[in-house]
Amino acid sequence: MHIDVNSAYLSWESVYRLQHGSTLDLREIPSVVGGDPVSRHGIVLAKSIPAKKYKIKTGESIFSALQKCPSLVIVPPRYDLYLQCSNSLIQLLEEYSPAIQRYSVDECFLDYTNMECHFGSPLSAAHAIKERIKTELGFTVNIGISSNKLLAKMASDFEKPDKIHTLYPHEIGEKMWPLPVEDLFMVGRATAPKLRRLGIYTIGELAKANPKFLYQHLKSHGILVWNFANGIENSSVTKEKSAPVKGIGNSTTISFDVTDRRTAHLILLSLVETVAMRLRNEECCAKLISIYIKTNDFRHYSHQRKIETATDCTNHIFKYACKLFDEAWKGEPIRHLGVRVSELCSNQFAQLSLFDASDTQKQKAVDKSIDALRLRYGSRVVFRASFLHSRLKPITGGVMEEDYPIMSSIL
DNA sequence: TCTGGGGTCCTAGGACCC
DNA sequence: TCTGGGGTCCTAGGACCC
Repeated sequence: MHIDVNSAYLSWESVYRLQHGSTLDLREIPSVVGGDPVSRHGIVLAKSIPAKKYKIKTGESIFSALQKCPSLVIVPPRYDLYLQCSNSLIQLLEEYSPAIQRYSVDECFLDYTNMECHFGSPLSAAHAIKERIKTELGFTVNIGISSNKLLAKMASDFEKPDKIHTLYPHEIGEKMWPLPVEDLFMVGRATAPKLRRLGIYTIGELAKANPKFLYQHLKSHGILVWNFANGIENSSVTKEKSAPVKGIGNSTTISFDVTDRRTAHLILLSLVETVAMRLRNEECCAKLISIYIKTNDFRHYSHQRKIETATDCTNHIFKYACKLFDEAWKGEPIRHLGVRVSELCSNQFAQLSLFDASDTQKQKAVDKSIDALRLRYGSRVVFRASFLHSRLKPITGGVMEEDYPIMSSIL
């Protein structure tokens, strides 16, 4: 089964408001969850079904959404709330199977294999699950049922909201093949036009195409989407622990254009604070550091380097990030900056360098103390003096629990 | 006051090795 | 008298997902 929360961010915000005395259900009016255009975060993250009727699309600017519907209600995102709602959902689903895979904050897979003896047929179990989520948690989901994850996911994307669909292999021809090719998982805005240029408009036409022909034009991705169009996919429902994290990144659009190195470095520091904290929380060190620059005309480039000794120290990662930035930046006004670490390894053992007059032990001790303080008293309890009077946030990213009251009762 | 942020995977091309 | 072929590793960039 693939379980997909309908308009997740918007539903969750709406449920929260109803539980806290609001009489207005955001799901019943044209509304969106969106960022603040003043700080240049103005895009639609989720929309209500009435908003969808105005042809408002996820990812479009708030500016253009307001042109389509001037009375649109816009609410800010609250990621800590979404995480709590997501956790409540997982907790409920775990009553029905030990094998749950969280695909994202609002989607997961549930392996129902060998569970019929406990909860009946997949269809009746799905109905029970869907109704319990609605009555106990207050939001609706779509559930897709099939014999593999790809087909279950395709099925949950059929008619919404609050619906259950099956897409077993014998139903592919009837339910999936008539759909436009861009509805297929992994056919995005670059692949769809390529396929159409090849005369392939529906998933069925893709399924019947010659895979060698697809390989010639789309390389391995052509084979992947041909398999998907034929319902061929055999990955297992894996618990989160068996899928270790490959990299950790943090990036931000700055509310003004950055034109000087010093400010850019400060923003990199505020990003690295979060990246390094999360890296240590995963008990990992990183061997590859990269930075990403988006200029005010929306062009972007990146620069990365593999480092000699894997590290998890805030100051070390910051130092590399600044060096990479200085090497890469061509001087254009900067809209957005990002830092990412990857090629992770365990932090339990470290290769020491003969030549590095290393302060690593001291850095680790400082990081450990600061992490403990922030965990206990909140992330803004200690911050760098270089941010004083800078009007920049000393820490960027992460879910700041203390900004919001803990969600009550039902969830 | 137009256009976010978190990921994973793949490919091309160059450096370098034998 | 003229430049092969096999491999690995690294970096940049782009595709896809939510």
